[in-house]
Amino acid sequence: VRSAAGGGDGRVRWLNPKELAAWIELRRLLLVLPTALDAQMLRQAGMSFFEYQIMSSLSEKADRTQRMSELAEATSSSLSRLSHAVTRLEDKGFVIRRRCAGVGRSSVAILTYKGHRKLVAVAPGHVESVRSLVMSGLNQDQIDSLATIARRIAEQLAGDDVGTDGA
Amino acid sequence: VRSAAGGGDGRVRWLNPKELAAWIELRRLLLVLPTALDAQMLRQAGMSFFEYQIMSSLSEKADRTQRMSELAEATSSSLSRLSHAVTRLEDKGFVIRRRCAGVGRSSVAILTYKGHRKLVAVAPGHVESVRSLVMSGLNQDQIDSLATIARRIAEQLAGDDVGTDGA
DNA sequence: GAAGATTGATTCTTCAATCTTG
DNA sequence: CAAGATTGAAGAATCAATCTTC
Repeated sequence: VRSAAGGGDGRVRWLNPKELAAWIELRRLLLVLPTALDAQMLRQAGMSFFEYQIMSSLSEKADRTQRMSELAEATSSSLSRLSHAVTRLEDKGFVIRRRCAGVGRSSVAILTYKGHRKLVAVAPGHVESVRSLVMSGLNQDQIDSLATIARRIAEQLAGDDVGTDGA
Repeated sequence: VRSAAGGGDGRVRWLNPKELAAWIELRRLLLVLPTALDAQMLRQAGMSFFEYQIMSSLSEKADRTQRMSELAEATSSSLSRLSHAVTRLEDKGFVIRRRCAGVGRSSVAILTYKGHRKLVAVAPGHVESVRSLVMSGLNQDQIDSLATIARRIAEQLAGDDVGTDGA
């Protein structure tokens, strides 16, 4: 729907051709890329892309330990989604959970040795996937632009965030 | 994991700093943007972003009718996902389904009047969302770049597609 | 028997409710 | 009672199996 045939309000600012083109391409990317990434990870590693990100984030900490709330932030997920996912990772033996006595009401997730070995085994294939699925079609300038543009949009989102509708 | 501590294979080509930056930002965007888009649509229209796309695609056809397989292509989804979604839209009265007698083994989805009215009512708010969530932080050059880059990646994906692992 | 499509089972996500601790 | 986190139920996506038509 590009023209409001039934409404008659002329106040809508529709997207101009360039914006529309960008939106169409971005929309397709948002549908297709996560699917492809997930499929690759599932085939190569038997885990979801999201689970990989959790383990990857943990592995970058010196003690392979991170608070749940920080981990949620790092993986851009809700605490609830994260908690369910960590439960699954515990079942697989890749992560353990501990209540954090000091601070009181928080928990931490810890990457196990088994989890770390798994990650080390999987990482090279993952990097190859990113390279072939994302980077291989882009030149250096486009890679830089991608970083800038994605960051700008994400910042915008963080700014807008809640209550956009007033409801 | 950036260095293969346990593996010892020096053959992995890790991402260089620019590539890594782009990948980190893109990854975040893939997690956050669909969530935000879905949330907006749910709040403003009581439907998912995916359902909106289905109805939007139908509305662009002269007779508001499209074959299921074409619709799957247009929305970048599997036929299975689409079929489930169309069932939900039928329950809401926004779409009906008919077996396509002529061609034989295909079906079509048709946007109802009710569905069209719904779309007309929702579209302006959706455009505003796209504008505020995506476009508002970008200048004209960046919008053009976004279209190009997203298209390149999507093309790459379509090319790679299956059997990347050989398994 | 192959393409187009649907269905059911399983898995994951989301939402709301709950629990725990300072 | 508020922040951090978990849980269970409901909704949606995926996968494999099935159905239909040529």
